Amino acid sequence: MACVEQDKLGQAFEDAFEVLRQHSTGDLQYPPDLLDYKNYLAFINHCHVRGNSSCCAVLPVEEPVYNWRTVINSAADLYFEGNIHQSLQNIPENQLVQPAVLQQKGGKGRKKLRLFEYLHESLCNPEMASCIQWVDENRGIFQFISKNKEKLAQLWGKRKGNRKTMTYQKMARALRNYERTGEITKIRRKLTYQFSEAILQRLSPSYFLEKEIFYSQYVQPDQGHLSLNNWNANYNYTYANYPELGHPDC
DNA sequence: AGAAACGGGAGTTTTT
DNA sequence: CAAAAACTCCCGTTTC
Repeated sequence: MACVEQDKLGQAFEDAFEVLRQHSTGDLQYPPDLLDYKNYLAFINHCHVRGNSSCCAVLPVEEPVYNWRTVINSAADLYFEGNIHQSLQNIPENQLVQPAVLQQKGGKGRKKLRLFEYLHESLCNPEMASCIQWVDENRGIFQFISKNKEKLAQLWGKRKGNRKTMTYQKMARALRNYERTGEITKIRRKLTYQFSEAILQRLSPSYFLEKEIFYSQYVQPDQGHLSLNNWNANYNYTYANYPELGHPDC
């Protein structure tokens, strides 16, 4: 079992690294900055265990957009989604809520980043405060900063790997399309929009914990895929593969 | 006047 | 492989 868990996390990490490598402009060495990795893993662990919904405020050191925090985050996503998938196989069809993120065909990589996900990520990144800020975080209301909205748009376009430069105009067009689905709505105020309740919930840091509680009632006790022990397993896996981190057991 | 907002519509890429 | 989804790009028009 432990090997399977390790394989999955390892695969998730590989996939996340690939994404980073594709978008990184500078030299990217593998393995990553181990200190960063260690810090962030501890952070995720902390967040997960506590269900801390204000983790945006306690992010560690600030870094560029394409960094190891992103990789670890993605890896954690992939790993967790994989587990949920597996667990769901034993659940009757009609009791399922389709997971928001699914494996791609071939089982590699993840579903492409959506605009609202990117926006939310930026809102959680203190470095982006010059481009986008919360107006009312609890209600999911945010606004772009006029002076730097183009910069945010450019970063979005880059992240997506678009050929031409993304502009606020074009990004706002996509935002207006969200009106139809209700994922994001426009607020009267200048450059101000609001995430829907559903999206907000889906993007919250405690989402995975909530999902775990929700799904764990369907999981047999001896399966334990979603138990908090997995996060300890993650942690152990890290040290097993990066012994230089100095895990006490290695 | 100028910035921001709007929405039609064709084109592209990714997912189903 | 076809269809749908989720943008992307362009543009004329309207509102603030």
